[in-house]
Order: sequence, then structure tokens, then C-alpha cells
Amino acid sequence: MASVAVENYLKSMWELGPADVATQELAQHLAVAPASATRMLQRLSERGLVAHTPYRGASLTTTGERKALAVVRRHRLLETFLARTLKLGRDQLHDEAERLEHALSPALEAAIDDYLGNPQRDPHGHPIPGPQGELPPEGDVALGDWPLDRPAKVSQVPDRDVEKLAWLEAQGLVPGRELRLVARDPFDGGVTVKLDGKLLQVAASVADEVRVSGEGAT
Amino acid sequence: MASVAVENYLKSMWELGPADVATQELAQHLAVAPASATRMLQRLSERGLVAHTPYRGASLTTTGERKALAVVRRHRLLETFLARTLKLGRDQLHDEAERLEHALSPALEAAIDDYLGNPQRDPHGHPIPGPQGELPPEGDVALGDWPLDRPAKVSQVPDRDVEKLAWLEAQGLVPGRELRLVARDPFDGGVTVKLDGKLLQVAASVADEVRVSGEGAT
DNA sequence: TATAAAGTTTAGTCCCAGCTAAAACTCTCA
DNA sequence: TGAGAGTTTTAGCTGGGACTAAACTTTATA
Ligand SMILES: [Mn+2]
Ligand SMILES: [Mn+2]
Ligand SMILES: [Mn+2]
Ligand SMILES: [Mn+2]
Repeated sequence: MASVAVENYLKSMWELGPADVATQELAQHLAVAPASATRMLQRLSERGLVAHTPYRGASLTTTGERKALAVVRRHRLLETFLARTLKLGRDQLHDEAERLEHALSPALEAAIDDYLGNPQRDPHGHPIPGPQGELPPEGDVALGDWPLDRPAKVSQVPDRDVEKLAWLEAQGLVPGRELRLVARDPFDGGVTVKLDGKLLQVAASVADEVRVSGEGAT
Repeated sequence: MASVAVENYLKSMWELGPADVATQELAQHLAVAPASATRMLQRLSERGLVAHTPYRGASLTTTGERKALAVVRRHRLLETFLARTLKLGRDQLHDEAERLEHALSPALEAAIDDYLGNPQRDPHGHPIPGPQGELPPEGDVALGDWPLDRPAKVSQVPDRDVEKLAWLEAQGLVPGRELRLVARDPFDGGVTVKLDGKLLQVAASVADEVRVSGEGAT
């Protein structure tokens, strides 16, 4: 029903939301000219998928969000499926899923979900929306915001940025890994963590994209 | 590089070739108006993928055939992959592969090929072209053309027609199955086969789409 | 508070790929 | 051989989705 372009716009809107998204931000995220984003927002608004206030920004309607979550679900199921079957590394998953997500029938989506045993998270630790878009509130917190000395477990790593992902992988900072914060740079938000007895400097830009939780941490 | 539409046209040209393909035949195969097929043939001709003689028909150039075989390879690898991992039935494979085949990167194609152990045939028994489009000549022969009483093994079944496929499956007429021809209708080309001691009437339209070979048949 | 800068939308084009209707071609057969 | 039937191409239109340049709003700054 929805074209590849429409699905991509909706997914971007969801990723940048839920607050009003600026035309320019959306355009940048999709590597498209601002004028193109405006045109599309008008079409999406026409179709009731987006609420657009000219010059002010746009946000997903309930219908739009439901469709966006369907794309996110397919994306994350595919990442999980490719990792499980083909043993692809975390840094190879995103780009493949980015294209395949638009070619998955409901039947195949269900078959994959079934095969994987209804997984709750993808290999980056991102939660997988349910068949109707259900997404339980998760208590994960940005690494930079975790209190000092409290044991934590890595729950989410970024999926888009292959550079960061490779570095995290090399340092062993992957979902499931336990660590503690030993220091926080008060200016730029960078942190020093201890994992496996070793100290590691994590830049603010990276710490922003890694999420942790206290669940199951010793 | 090539759009979904272009890839589909090339694949259809290959399936209908190698002789000159009529505009109408191509259009029908793609469920498109003849005028649309003409337009596309002109564009493909412009790009050197097709040799088109107005009012006479068109055929793939070497470059065009190479690209077509790349699509066929992805299609058949995907069918094999989905069957192996998700245990999808032979009748569920084609439609899914039809869309996914356009979203497969060279890296993922290679990973799947590797995972499957470089399969030579897909679940319908169709040969899978190699990475460079290599397709060894195969000696399989239409079921209707097989001599009487000589043992044969089913090597290929159709993939597009879910009806026929379901019937074949129900009768046990699947790749690998051994059988003998016991009679041939001289008028319409239908045949009677014996498999597992039981006799079975096979209509000409079905017998045309099933291929057999003598290899490994007792 | 006026004006400049930044952000957004409109206007005008382009390409792709589909459609219908009309014109052109080819083939067959009387 | 020359209609008429069938096939193919051309002509003209549509919609999706991209672009640049120009116009318009909003926001920031002097
Ligand atoms: Mn991803
Ligand atoms: Mn992910
Ligand atoms: Mn197929
Ligand atoms: Mn097949």
C-alpha cells in the first residue's frame, strides 16, 4: 500500500519524534532537500498520517504512528533474523534491513517472528514492537546519565553508525555487558567506565547512544 | 543501480527468451499495458540492455542477460534460504522472493550463498546461476517428452502457479521423486505415470511444467 | 523594534513508469 | 493484391518523488 518513500518518511518521523519534527531535521535524516520533505509532509498530511502545521513542524497521527511502528517491527525482526541465521555482525545488519523492511509480507513477518520465538529485542538491544505496534515502556537510561558506581548492564547500542559500532564492539561494549561508571566529565558529558577491571574513556557522543539498565547487573 | 521495474523487465525477458520476445507477450507476463512495455523496451535499448527492432520484438544483450541472471540468482537463493530456515512450503516461496530479490546487496547474497553451501538448485529444482551468471546446460526434459517405461526422477516443478504446485505436492510429485511413464495421450500430450505403484493422470498443462531426468533413477 | 539570518514553503522542472486512445505497421487470406 | 485483423508504437496525460531558485515566515540580533 505505502510506497518505500512513504514508509521511510514515517519511520524517520517516529525516530525523530514524538515532539514536532522540523522540516530541515527530517530532510537531513533522509538525505533529501527541505523542499522535498515539505512536499511529502503535505501528502502525508492529506492521507491523515501526519499533522503538519506550516512553518511549525509535523508529528505522526495515531494512524501514522501505527504504520511507522510496523516498519520498525519489520526492520528489527529482519536484523534479528539475519544475525541469527547468517551470523552477520552488528555493524552489517542495519543497511540490509533498511532495504528489506519494505519487501516483507505480513505472512513472512509472522513466519520470521515465529522462527525467532517472538524476540523482544534486536541485536542492538532495540525493542521490537509487537504485531499491533505495542511497545512496552522501557526503563533503559543513557550511559551518560547513569549514577556513579552503581552496577549496570549495557542494554542498547546504536545501529546506524558503523564507526561507533565497530569501536564499541572492539571494546566489548555490547548488549549484556556489565560495567560501572567511575567518573563523569562535568563539561562535555563524557564518562569513564570500568568493565572487566579495565578503565575505558567513552566520549559524550558515544555515551549518548549507549543505553544501560540496572536489571540483572551484579 | 537498476530500478525494481527495470529488474523485473529484464527477468521477464530472460524467462521468455532467448528468442525474440513480442511486446504483447512481455506486457502480459508483467501485467502491464503493451504501450508501457514498448516505452520500457526503448529505455532498455537506450541503456544497451536489450536489442529492440520496432514491430519485430526484442531480446537481451549480453549485458542485459548478465543483469537478468543476477536477479534470477537472487530470487532462487532467496527461495532456498526461506525454505531452509523458515520451512516455508514450495508454494509460499515465489511471491516472497519476487519482492525481496530487489533488496539484496551483493554482500548479503554472498552470505546467503555461503550459509546454504553454494546450492545448485532451488526448492523447485530450478538451477541457480553462479555469481557471474554461469548456468551449466542442464539435461532435464519435460515430463511429457520422457520415453515410456524408462525410470525417471522429478527434477523441476513450476514455481509461479500455486494451484498446480499444491496439486503436485499433494500427489507427491516433488523434486527427487522417482516415477515411470506408463502411457501418453497422443492428442493433448497428457500422460499417465506410475509412482510408488500407483497410477496417476497428469494433464498436458501440468506435464509441460514438470521436468525429469534419468540421473539417479532406479 | 527594525532588520538580518535562518528556516520553510511555493513555483517551476525533471525523470520514471504507468495508463488510454489513436495512428502505424505487419500478416493473412479472400 | 488489398482489406481487415491483430499487433505495436506514438501521442498525450497522470502521479510519485526528487531537485533548484525564489518567495515567504519566524526568530534572533542590533
Ligand atoms: Mn537498524
Ligand atoms: Mn537495530
Ligand atoms: Mn520463483
Ligand atoms: Mn524457484
